[in-house]
Amino acid sequence: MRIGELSKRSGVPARMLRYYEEQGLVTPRRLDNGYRSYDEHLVDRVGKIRGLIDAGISTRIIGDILPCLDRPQTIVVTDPHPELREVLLQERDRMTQKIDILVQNRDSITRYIKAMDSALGVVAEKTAS
Amino acid sequence: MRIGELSKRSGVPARMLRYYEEQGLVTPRRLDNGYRSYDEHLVDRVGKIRGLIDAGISTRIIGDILPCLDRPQTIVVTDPHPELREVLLQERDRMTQKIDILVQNRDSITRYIKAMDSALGVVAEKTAS
DNA sequence: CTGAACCCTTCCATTAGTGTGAAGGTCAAT
DNA sequence: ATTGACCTTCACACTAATGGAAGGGTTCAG
Repeated sequence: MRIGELSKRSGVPARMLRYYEEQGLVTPRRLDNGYRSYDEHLVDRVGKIRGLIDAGISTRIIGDILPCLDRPQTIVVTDPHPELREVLLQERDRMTQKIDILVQNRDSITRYIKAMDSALGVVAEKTAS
Repeated sequence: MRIGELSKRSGVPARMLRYYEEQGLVTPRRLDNGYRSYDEHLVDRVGKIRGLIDAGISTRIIGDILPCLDRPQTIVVTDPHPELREVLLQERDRMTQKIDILVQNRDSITRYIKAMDSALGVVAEKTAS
């Protein structure tokens, strides 16, 4: 498919798709006229990229971990240099840390909302009486 | 305490502490000489801010949710306008979404690492034989 | 008193991720 | 053959987060 369709289907502006290409995250083939041609599985890929960027992962990091994200992963394991493993462990830990912080703060927000609600509940009871 | 000590204790550059102030996330008192004076509980606060920024939450959003994050929250609930509740719900959902994406991708990384390890394990067995 | 180590404010620079627009090529349909 | 929708590259600009320097006070220790 061409860039417009991918843009529509993934919800990502064409501008950004070109940017991701520039950053080495997607490398579409080119048609004879120079148009980019994406194949099907890149829809998912782009979705993943967007999610990760929204979650505060930089394109550089995403580039590092992308090989792990394409199913099935069992094919790509033929890379026995130990650098990669370290990078992945480190990035996994960073993600875990972000997750913990987000969970913790989200729960604080949830508690706060509940507190608001019960406070308003009291008010409602009083005004109803 | 003054900015240098807070910087050391929180691990956040003084430059950034001034920036957070500019964004309305912390408002230290001022000494007679104009120096910023932070009190104890801001150490935690700054830590939280850093965590959230690292997790991809913008200072604008952080400003919105900060009131929920200071323990104990029960004091601050005296704000019965319904706008805030919507904002909080929305932000909580965004955080949940980020969490889901991070968890999912972290698990992919973990699986990939395991696959690498078992592949290398096979190699090790072969070379050992 | 002087120097070191703080602190202040005010700029300017950089990077990443975006938005937007110009100037032009391709292509299908009228 | 022209129109309109799509594509190309290039470029300029914006925001958020951050780094850093310049120029100038304050405090304290020697």
